[in-house]
Amino acid sequence: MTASVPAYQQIKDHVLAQIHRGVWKEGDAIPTEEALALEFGVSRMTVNRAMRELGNEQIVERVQGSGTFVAQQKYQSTLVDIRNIADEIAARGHRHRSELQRLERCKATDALAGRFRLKPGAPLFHSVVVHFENDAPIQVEDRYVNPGVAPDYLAQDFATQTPNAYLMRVAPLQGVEFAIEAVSPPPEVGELLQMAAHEPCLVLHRQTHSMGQVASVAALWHPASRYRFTGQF
Amino acid sequence: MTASVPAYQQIKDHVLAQIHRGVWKEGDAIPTEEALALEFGVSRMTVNRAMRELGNEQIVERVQGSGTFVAQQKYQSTLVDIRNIADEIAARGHRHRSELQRLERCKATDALAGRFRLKPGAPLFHSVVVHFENDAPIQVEDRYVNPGVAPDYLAQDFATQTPNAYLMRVAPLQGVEFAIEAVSPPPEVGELLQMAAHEPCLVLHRQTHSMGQVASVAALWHPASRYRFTGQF
DNA sequence: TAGTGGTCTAGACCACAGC
DNA sequence: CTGTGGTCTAGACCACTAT
Repeated sequence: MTASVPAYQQIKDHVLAQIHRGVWKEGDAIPTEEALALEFGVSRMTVNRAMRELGNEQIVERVQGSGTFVAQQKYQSTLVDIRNIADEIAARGHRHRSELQRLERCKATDALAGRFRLKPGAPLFHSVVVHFENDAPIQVEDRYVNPGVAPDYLAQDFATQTPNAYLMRVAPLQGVEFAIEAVSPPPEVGELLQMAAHEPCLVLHRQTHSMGQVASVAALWHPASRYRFTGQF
Repeated sequence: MTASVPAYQQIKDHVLAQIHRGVWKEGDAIPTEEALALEFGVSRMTVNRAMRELGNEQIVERVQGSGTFVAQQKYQSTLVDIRNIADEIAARGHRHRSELQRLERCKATDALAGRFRLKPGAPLFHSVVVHFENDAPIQVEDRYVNPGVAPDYLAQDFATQTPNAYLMRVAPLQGVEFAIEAVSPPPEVGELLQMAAHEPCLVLHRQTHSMGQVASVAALWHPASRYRFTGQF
């Protein structure tokens, strides 16, 4: 008895594992429903449910009369829930790594003070982290944090935990405002993202509120050729 | 013609129609699988698939041992607000005007057929509208519509009503999927938007669902220098 | 205990792809 | 033509809820 995990879920897990492990690659044909039914000792209907759900989840592509194939992996993100980019990359079965570029104390410029509703010159924390997906830079996270909301921000180890994950943990999220635009990156961002000349960035500006204050103001820079935002309602 | 529409889909449509019509309201119990199987003259497994999918789509909530209930309606006042550009421009105190570039019947390409879950070559409606904010072009709306959902689409006057406003009126919205990316526009789009050479476009791809079908597939092109998406939660 | 959904079977027929 | 997925049946047993 494999206990309490439905057979169709075990089959889904098995297929996902094979894909993530690289045994089955994009475009590869997956064993037929008949074959999987034999292998797992279940009926074809059970395999059908597993594969149909994987098809709906865009993990595989099914073609009647032909077969089932591993779908194209997409670079995409969700705006709806403020997902951690590490989780997002992990969900695609890829490897996430981040590099801390800067972590420092600074003083609010006039523009930043306005965003945080603090006085110009008020102390802020500032971090710059580059996130990699399979060793390709996919996001530059330029973030300012309100010390009143996260006083221990500078003491965190952002190699093992993303700034976002830390903030979500210590500051209950009450509201988010965002703006998305396409612009040319400043030279230093273009370098960090290893972008071609003239390639635009897809930028998400995000401001989070917690405990009645502005908790953080972030700019998330992505190379337009390798990233897009997605979501659903 | 009941042929060619799967039984489970007919059952989903029936349930969606009852909810949209207000016969079954939020929190109401829906007939049991057994009852629906009898009513539609199908096996319980077929009803089970229909209701399970509606559960996954958050249309209904299923409780083992208890029953199936109409789910709470979702708040969707976020990125869906991007939907009506006329309202958006009016809210900024500016003047909105639109020009109809194309309005025609066409056949689904393989790619479009996949998005609509129709067969290649199936008839579709196609419209291209340019939206102006104070006489500056701000959006090219390239839209394909499922004739099964909006059969009178070609007869509308899109000078007085945006395609989106019409669709929201005739087809109850059940779901939206979107993706935002930054790309170079095709030459004809760049011209319509009077864009400078090499300027990227901010593109919103949006797919709306209604009555269990894909109602429309749209690409909304905006000049990156004059547009951005904003929202809040 | 009776009723509900959750899962599963061992067949079946069909539509479609590719040879 | 064969092999594939798409759908469907008429049962079955189980887990859970409500009474």
